[in-house]
Amino acid sequence: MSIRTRFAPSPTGYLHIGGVRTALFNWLFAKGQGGQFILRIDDTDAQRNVEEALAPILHGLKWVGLDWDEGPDVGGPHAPYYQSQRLEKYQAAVEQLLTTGAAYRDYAKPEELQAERDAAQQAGRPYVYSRKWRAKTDADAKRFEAEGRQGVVRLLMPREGQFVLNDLVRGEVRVDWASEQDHVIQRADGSCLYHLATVVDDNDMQISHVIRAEEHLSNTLRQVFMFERLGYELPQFAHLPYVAEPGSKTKLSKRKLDKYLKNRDFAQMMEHGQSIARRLGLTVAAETFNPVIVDFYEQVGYLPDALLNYLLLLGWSLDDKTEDFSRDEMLKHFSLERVNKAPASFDPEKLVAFESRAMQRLPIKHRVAKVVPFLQRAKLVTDPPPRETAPYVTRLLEAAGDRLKVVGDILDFDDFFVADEQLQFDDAALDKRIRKPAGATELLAKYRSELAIAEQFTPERLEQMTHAFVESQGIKIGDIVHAVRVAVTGKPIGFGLFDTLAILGRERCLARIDRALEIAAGGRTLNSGTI
RNA sequence: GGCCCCGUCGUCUAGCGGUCUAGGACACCGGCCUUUCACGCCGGUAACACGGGUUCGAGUCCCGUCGGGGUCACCA
Repeated sequence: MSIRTRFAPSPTGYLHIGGVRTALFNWLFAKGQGGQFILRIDDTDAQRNVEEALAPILHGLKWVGLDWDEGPDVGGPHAPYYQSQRLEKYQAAVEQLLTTGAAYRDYAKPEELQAERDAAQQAGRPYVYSRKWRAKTDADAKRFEAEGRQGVVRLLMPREGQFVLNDLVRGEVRVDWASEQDHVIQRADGSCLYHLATVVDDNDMQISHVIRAEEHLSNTLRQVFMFERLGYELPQFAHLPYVAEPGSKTKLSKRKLDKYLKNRDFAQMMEHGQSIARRLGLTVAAETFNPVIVDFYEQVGYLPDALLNYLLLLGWSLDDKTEDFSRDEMLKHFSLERVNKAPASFDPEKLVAFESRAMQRLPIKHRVAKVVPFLQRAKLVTDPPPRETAPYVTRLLEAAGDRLKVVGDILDFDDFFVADEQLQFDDAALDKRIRKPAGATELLAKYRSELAIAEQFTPERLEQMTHAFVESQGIKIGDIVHAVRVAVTGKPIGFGLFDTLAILGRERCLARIDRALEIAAGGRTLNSGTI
């Protein structure tokens, strides 16, 4: 029998980072064994704008590269893959359950049910439905209907004995059947509920392994009941632990952003992302721009492979040392046996570490290809880019080295793209390195004239030239280097100065030094930021 | 609260009775390197929740306690 897994999101409008991990584990398990990965849309609760709410989910899965063999867009032998379009199948199952006595029509009113629940709670005993409004015969049903009652269909759950589940990650789990209520599977208006639909579809689509989050563990009971009473073959189950909040074991939730922002690392990640997003002209509303949602990582320029690599290790490990996995390696090594049982909390710092390593491994050509669109969106480069952009960016990235952790970090080097007269100077740096130190402006001016006549504008020659200059002036290298950096980039930090000068080229360096000197002499200006 | 699940450094984890005075990674703290920042290199702090068993021997098995989480819908 072939391995078939599925990821079955409901159209909520966003793809949760924990959902990505669930999808990843399903994908890995199936594809690693030559099986199929199916995407099914669990939209039984049919809101009107399914397409709109689904788009970000499909987009997110595509972005991380978790492709599905069957599902929306690609179709497949078990189409349709939307539960909202499979209603007849559910109806047939409901009827079967009804005729075999595994389910019954129930005419209780919500308030009557609530009263039973309250009474049970008052008495301090577990709530068990009295089945008082259960229609055992058609005559019962007629009578209830005559009273103006609405009938739903409930499962007639066993009330004795034990259910034993052999979960692929949790092992043996035992629960009393009696602990499960007679769950509603069809509403009075004929619409069907999730659990029924899931069972019917998992069977229909021949899902061999149901791999999902732990929150579904307790649901398994009623689902297995339906599998059995419908005469379906039971799939294997594997319940994954949660992706938890940073520094806690609670399930990560999109809605608790404010709380997470109190975590230093999380706040840092958010701030970093926002600063990139703003420069790209993106809106940063919590509803859409949120590290719990996968879109965040795409927008900020994280590498999908590194994200997946990080997520893979959140609850799974191969051994005591291997951390970096390519797609092929993941597929080769992944197994459910090595999935952990305890929830794993999301650690932004560690994610960034994976990103950083992955970025360094990425061939320079690919890095350039990823960076250029960001520059275009930030309006630092035209679209299409001029021919010199690629080689220019290549030199820049080589010089920047591992300072580029995510693609969006390229915007920290905006000074390499703005026109000389637009360059913004960090006022504090200008003060510290040029305006205040005695003789600094004179030194800078002298250095400028050396640059003007430098024979070759390469990093090596510039370095030689600078050392000679330092010697002839009787100064230390720090006395000139910082001033020059501030003058040509506007910033107090950056990568190697000689690379910086060479990349910028002589003309721009001279123009920028002139301008810095002018501004330093003329006091603070509008361009210099703080006034 | 009932039921279920879980419990090794701050975090992710290795560990499937002796090789564990508990290993790796990220973070953190020192030092080196250095034109800033980052990297790199060297070193360091830091964990078996607790209590009982079982055993010659327990992080590893059993029980209990405590702690954390999940779930108890005509949501998915």
